[in-house]
Amino acid sequence: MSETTMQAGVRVRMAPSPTGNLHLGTAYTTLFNYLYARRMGGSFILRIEDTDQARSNPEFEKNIIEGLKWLGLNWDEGPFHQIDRLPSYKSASERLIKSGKAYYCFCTSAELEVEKKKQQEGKRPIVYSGKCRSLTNQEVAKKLAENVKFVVRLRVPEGRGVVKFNDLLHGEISFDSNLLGDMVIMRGSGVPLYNFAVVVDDIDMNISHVLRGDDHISNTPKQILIFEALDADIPKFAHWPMILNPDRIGKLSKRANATSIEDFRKDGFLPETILNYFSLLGWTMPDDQEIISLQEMEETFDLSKMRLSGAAFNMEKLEWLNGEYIRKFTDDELTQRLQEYLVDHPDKQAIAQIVPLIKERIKKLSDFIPLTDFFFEKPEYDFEILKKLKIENIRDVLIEIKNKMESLPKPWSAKLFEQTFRDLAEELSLPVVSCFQLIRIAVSGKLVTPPLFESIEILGNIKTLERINDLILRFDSFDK
RNA sequence: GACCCCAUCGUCUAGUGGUCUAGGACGUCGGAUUCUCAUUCCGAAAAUCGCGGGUUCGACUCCCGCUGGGGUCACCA
Repeated sequence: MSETTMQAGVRVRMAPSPTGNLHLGTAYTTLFNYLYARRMGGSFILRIEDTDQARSNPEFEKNIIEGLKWLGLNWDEGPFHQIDRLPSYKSASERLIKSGKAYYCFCTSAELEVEKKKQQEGKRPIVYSGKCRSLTNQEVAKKLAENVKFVVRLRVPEGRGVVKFNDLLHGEISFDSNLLGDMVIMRGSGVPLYNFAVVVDDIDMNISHVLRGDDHISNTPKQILIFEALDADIPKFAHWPMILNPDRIGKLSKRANATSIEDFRKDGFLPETILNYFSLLGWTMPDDQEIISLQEMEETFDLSKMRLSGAAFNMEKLEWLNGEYIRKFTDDELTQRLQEYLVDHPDKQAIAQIVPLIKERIKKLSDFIPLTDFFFEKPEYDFEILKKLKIENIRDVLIEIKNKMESLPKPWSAKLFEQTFRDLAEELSLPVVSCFQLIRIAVSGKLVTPPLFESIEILGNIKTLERINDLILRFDSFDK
């Protein structure tokens, strides 16, 4: 191990476990590892921590990888899989056993349970007693020969005292190694435990900086002890706060909230929004700039400026930000995004001409549907809505409107339309708004739509007249 | 319970000893523009800087204690 030559610059890694879809928190951590690598001209490595065979699932891995790609967080090396690296963990653990830095433990889970309970009742820290520490070689050999179930534990050196490390964000953090206990590093099956696999990987992959959420602060001293046992250089550490639930109670969790990147994608959020929002939670641009592209982040990211207090996830701000991005798009860009997003849309070509009308009216791509469905299907009429108009003789007005429409030169233009019906409203001594709202309802079934006359221009004369007629007919049957 | 981390408007934050009667953003509430809704623009309310002690001529800024919140204590990762 002493041949750990000079490190080839900054090497960081992201190590998700495929036990669930790509989580917001995982993506958050990925962004900052990615940015640090880019900023420092280093490498960003993706490693899949799949040693928990019971919970790992290739579907989740696929989801994680696709999610990261969707966000545009590309890695330089990997994905590596821990399950492919079993021989490395095995040889590392054997080396530790041989040198006495780790030992076989034959305690049963029942025994450990009793031990733990006693400690809890005595209000003492829960630490392994070290019962199997002093087993002689013969005793060990005998038990192994008898096939007694075992695990391998790290021997925390006597008198190791305080484990200190200098966190890049928090400064010095220290833990009493006596409170750590001899942790299990390998199962009898030869599959390593998390802290051990991480350290062996980080050594083999020459990781220079371990950058992660502060839920890992308490893992850090354990990992340092393993680095030390393996005589390896210890990487630098930095821990930032996790994203909190909107009510600030607890780390962001499922239950009430969407937490997977896929949820947000399906809900119509843009990848640039999510990345931008992450950056807002993580650190602040010098001049309070809030709209930040990934490119700009890569140019300005400063790890040392990351914040130490946890921030609550705020959906309203995320939606506002998404709206900002949507409005910044050119019509062509937004059209393309919508066409990609609306996989099953019945008429993707028509989206292009509708886009200018709705760009300022949607916050999420999914908002497109309820705002524009009337272009593609006949509306349902609700007479309660019509009552709100306070027009006495709706049917007569509708017929006037119909006649006017039929007399208009084709193709219809929004401008002419507007003037025509302003005039008609005056003629009938109706408030202009009421007249427009009646047409709006006839055409869409709703009180809220994109600009009316531009919409009608797109809808076309045939469909528009059809709908006016439909509503008149509905009135006839309603009257009876 | 033990250990560790954190603490400025409802939320996200600026603020690194005097420029703070605390600035910005989201949200909220008014107003203007307007065919509805949005957008855009203008304006308002909103933090005695968690509390209590120090240090200092002077503290949101430094130190200590308390309180509160969070995290971790697995043969999960």
